[in-house]
Amino acid sequence: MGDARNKEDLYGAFAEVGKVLSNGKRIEILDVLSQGERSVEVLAERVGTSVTTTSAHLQIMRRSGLVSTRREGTHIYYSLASFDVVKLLETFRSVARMHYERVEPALERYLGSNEAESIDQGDLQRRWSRGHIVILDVRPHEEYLAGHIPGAISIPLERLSDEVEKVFEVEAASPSSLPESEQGSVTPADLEIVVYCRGAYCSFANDALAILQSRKLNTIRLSDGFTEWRIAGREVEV
Amino acid sequence: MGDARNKEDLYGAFAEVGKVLSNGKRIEILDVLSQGERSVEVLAERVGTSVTTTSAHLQIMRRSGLVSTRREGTHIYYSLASFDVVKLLETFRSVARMHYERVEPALERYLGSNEAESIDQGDLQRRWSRGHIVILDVRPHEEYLAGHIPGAISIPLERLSDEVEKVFEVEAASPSSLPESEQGSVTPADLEIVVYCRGAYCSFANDALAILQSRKLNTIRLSDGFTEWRIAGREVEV
DNA sequence: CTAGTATTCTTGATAATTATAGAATATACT
DNA sequence: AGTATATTCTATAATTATCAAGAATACTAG
Repeated sequence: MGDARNKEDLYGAFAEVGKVLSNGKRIEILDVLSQGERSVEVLAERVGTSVTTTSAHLQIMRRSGLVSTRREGTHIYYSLASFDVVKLLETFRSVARMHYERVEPALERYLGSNEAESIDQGDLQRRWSRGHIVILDVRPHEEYLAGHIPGAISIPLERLSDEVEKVFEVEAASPSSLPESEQGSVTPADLEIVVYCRGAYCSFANDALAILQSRKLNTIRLSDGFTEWRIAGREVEV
Repeated sequence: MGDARNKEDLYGAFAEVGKVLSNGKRIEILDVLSQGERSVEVLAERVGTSVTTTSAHLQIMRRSGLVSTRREGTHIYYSLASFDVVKLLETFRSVARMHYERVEPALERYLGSNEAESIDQGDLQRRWSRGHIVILDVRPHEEYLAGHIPGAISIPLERLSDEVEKVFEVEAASPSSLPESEQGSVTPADLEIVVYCRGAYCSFANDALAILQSRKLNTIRLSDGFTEWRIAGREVEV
């Protein structure tokens, strides 16, 4: 009891879990998995490593217990062991962001620095109830289907350029909570589009922002994303 | 914006913070630092690595921003950048413990498995107000001085064998909240001793438990320790 | 300025990690 | 059973981490 060998084992066990967070590709994989289960092949494609390398990373992650697997026929689907892992990742990144000075600049280079043009979750809900906004989910469609912010419509980023007009169709189809007299008079410039993606560290929303603003649309991004929305315990629509 | 190079930088930056948690010795160092600032020499001694190796670990930790330094004359004192790091460590370990099956057995081998003989923070406060217990802090004396659970007395583990009788002196000196009539009649067997140390993963309390129980004293450990006490936001006495 | 002490930097040996290609395995389907 | 497909295992090379001894640096005190 309490001797050096056992101490090493214990701390070694913790370190093995920490190892999951010590490689960028693995953190990227965690990010994708926080949106739902995925196969090795899909993960490899999303993360940009070979299938073998991705598999090796996944073995490390599975051994740590943070990731679990489910076999369905010839496919093996990887998923996060529990929602606690999403929360841990969120805590981890917020601490990293606060303390490691290299994070913020890297984030600005990756997302572009339009911090001014974002609103938080509470603002979004308030504005949504007042009407005249469209909530736009630019994640891949299957992630939208797995759950999204109530009222949001789905236009995946890669289809956004071709399908912008869908935004106005939706506004016409589902009247807001405003009195009748004020409806129907909304011009594209009046309508505010709130864009969101997976989370605060996902570039989809900012890429979408660039596209929409180049078309002179009144667009803003949610300051974080769907992951943080779930962590906050807010309502999710499926 | 949003390209592969920047993405790599961002996730790489996160990974560099994760690296701190990917080595057992570094986690051990974080544990010691969560009790207060320490010099390289002291840390090396506590953790059981050479000063040079310890210094190298500390450089990694400092670069990540989780650990900061303060120079006082010839000494450099290392400390955690903020209390958030303690909370992160706590979250991290609780997730690791839940999901990685190797943690629990390692913990039992290190601490000994007397799970039955522990009480939680709420129980401790309730029993303390009812009297007839002594709260015993077995951490090194300087950690006790930096802050401890209200009412606790300090007997560092390495002095415990020689100074057990101090426990009874204290009970005599500071009468509990019981009515006068019931005081003075406490025998060593009646008196319950609640032991605590740094945290749930610290072996001091269990080592102390073994010593006290071998003397047939009525002893129990706090299920976690001082770190968790602080995280819970409970009152601290200095 | 100099001696003394604490800490970090250099160096080098060893071990671990990352990544990939190609072989092997496991399952589904016909 | 045999083929197709998804995934893991094996082997290999390049990179990076770990650790410790000794040199170099930074600061204090006389």
